[in-house]
Amino acid sequence: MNKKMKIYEMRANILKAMAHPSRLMMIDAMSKGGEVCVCDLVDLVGSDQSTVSKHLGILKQAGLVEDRKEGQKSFYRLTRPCVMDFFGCIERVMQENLKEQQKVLAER
Amino acid sequence: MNKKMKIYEMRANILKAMAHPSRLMMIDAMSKGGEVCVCDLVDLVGSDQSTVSKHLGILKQAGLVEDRKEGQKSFYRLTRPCVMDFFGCIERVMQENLKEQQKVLAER
DNA sequence: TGGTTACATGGTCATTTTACCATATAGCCA
DNA sequence: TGGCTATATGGTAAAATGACCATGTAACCA
Repeated sequence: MNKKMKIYEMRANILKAMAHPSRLMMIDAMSKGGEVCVCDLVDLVGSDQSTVSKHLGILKQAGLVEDRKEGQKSFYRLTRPCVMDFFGCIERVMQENLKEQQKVLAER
Repeated sequence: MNKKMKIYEMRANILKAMAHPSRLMMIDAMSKGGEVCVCDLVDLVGSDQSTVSKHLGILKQAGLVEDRKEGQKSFYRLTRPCVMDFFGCIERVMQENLKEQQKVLAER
């Protein structure tokens, strides 16, 4: 495929890595806590420990997070906190969606 | 689930809608052309017309695009051009990823 | 009216994603 | 050393995604 397509694939990979509720929750936690251990993320999202670990692997593979081991624990943090900036825009899309649904309900 | 989880699910839906190379290509085209007809998008991405139409349905369902019919054509446009702002950050993640790979290659 | 163009939708199959269980690995401590 | 804690990884089954073909629908035109 052409050069452009490669870029879109790379972008898609990163977006796909973010596009899961549990992973977004973890990203949010990291953006607030700076650095979070796996154990705390397991408590936070409430899934199996292996599931959380795999989610983190996906985020790491995409380059969205880095990890650091200390004793028996692993700590994860965002590599680019700017990813959080996007959610302002996303929230506006969500608002607009709700407004649309309201309109549909109203015009019956 | 709790209230927070709902928000993450909504965010994930929007991100998932964006997380596909063809859809990112179409979003890019709309951000530049303002309004694009399905026929042009079919030429652009090179997939089957039905495939492109379904991709557009996904974007619309997420609230990322709106459509307008004129004659036999449908024109799509971004509802929130701010979605483009994210790619600066994404590109920085991509740059960082490449740098990492370089390092891995170099340190052999 | 009949044919053509533009788009949407239903169906199907292959691929990917996700979750959990079981298990491996590695540090810590008694 | 043996057992416990924290994390990662392999396996598997269910669900979601994506691509194409076939077909439906609506506008336009000869």
